[in-house]
Amino acid sequence: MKINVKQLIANVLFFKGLSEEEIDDIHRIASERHYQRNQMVFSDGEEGAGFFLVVEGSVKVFKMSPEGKEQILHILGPGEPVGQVAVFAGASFPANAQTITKSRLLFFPRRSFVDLIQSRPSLALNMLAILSNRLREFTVQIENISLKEVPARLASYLLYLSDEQQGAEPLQLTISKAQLASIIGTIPETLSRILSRMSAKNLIGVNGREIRLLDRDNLAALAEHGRLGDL
Amino acid sequence: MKINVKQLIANVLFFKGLSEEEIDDIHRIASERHYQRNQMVFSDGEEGAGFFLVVEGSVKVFKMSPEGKEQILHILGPGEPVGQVAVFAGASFPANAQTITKSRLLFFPRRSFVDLIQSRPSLALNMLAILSNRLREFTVQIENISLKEVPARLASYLLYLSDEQQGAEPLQLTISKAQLASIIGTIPETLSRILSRMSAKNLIGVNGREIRLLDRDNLAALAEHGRLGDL
DNA sequence: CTGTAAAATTGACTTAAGTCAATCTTTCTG
DNA sequence: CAGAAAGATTGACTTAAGTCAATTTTACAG
Repeated sequence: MKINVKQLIANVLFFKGLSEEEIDDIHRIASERHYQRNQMVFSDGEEGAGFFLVVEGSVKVFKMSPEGKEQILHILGPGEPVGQVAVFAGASFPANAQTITKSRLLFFPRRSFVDLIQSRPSLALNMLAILSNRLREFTVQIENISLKEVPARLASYLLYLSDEQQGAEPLQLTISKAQLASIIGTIPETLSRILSRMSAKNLIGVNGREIRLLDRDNLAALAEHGRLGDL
Repeated sequence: MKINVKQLIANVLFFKGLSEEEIDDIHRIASERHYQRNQMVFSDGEEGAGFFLVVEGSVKVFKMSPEGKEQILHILGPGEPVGQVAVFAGASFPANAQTITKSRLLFFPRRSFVDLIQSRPSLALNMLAILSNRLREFTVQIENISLKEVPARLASYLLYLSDEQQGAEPLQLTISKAQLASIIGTIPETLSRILSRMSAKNLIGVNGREIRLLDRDNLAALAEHGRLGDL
């Protein structure tokens, strides 16, 4: 169990290239926390005393409208940090975080973590790279939500998922369709309709949480320019 | 002129708290570049050999759809860095950058800047704070675009602008309405109509680029929950 | 100034996607 | 394995906001 955690730390891109001893240091300042499925990790605006690293399970980070509609910003799995923004700026969490499955997280207190970073420039650069990547992702997400319609966003996300699963066929959804809808910035009804339309045009084949990408070329075209009606 | 630049460097939050000598080091690795109005600074996907700091003028960072609609991600003024993401991750710029006015920028080459950061942990923490703030801003932007309608986004942005101008009355738009539309994720026609409706309800008074916020309470309510029709 | 281009506004129309409600299906729990 | 709850789908309808096109207004170069 403990060894498990240390192994994970060693393999996380964020801590990449550290010595055994340094990993021990890091392990020492962290504490482990266990969460049930659908449990809040933190809330938008709450003061953050530190940040989290996912060890096991997955966590969704999301914003919520007063009417209750949610927009998922990202879903994080093992090895990925959550809530760092509050450590480096502003102190409050910029969004909500909730587990999707039973999860184990490591908690790093702000103060000791900042000390650690100051003593190791490579850690700082790693963290800069992680934050930069997140910025890049947000950039794409804003582009998608604001400049593309739902079918294009869906096509784009399906191709992304397929990529992530090394093009495995069929593609396995690891999240519910309601959550998929929230990620691409729509609602389950609309997602459902568009999945049907894409099936009707033989772009994809849907069977529960299994999706086969039957026509990647046209999916890619749709993701970039197109409207579903044009195909 | 040169002195001007050094003064600016010294005052930028990013370099805050450095010695005279360190400022000289920084100044040494940077080169000054001059841009006309509406000139591209860099393009989405282009390889980035370094990043920029705005000295004078202003620069918009934006994404563009194949159909030509643009979504402004942010507008940067004196003292703010542009294009750092490409330095710390991925090497390519995640969006387009173009001057809005005649501008002077400082260019920092990637390599020497990374060296600098590694030798000064406080610089790294400053940069982490800046990136974290940008992430926070994007978080809000995604929330606005995805979870709120145009009137709410506009109200929210007007209040933000007013804040930025210390509540000066009337509020001065420093950008065209077409650009304002792009910032809040809509088109000029829609913006125009909504400005009219907000005037009709005495929430604001519009006169060219001057806008008076006549009813901040209801504007704030609109920005949070509401629909314009409900008022 | 004045005339031309850019910016902003207005109207008529279309449409993507949201709401509400009913039903069907899958997935657990007891 | 039954039955309830959660998840997903489908239909009818509404609506916010986009498109296209025509003016009007503003800004500025000659």
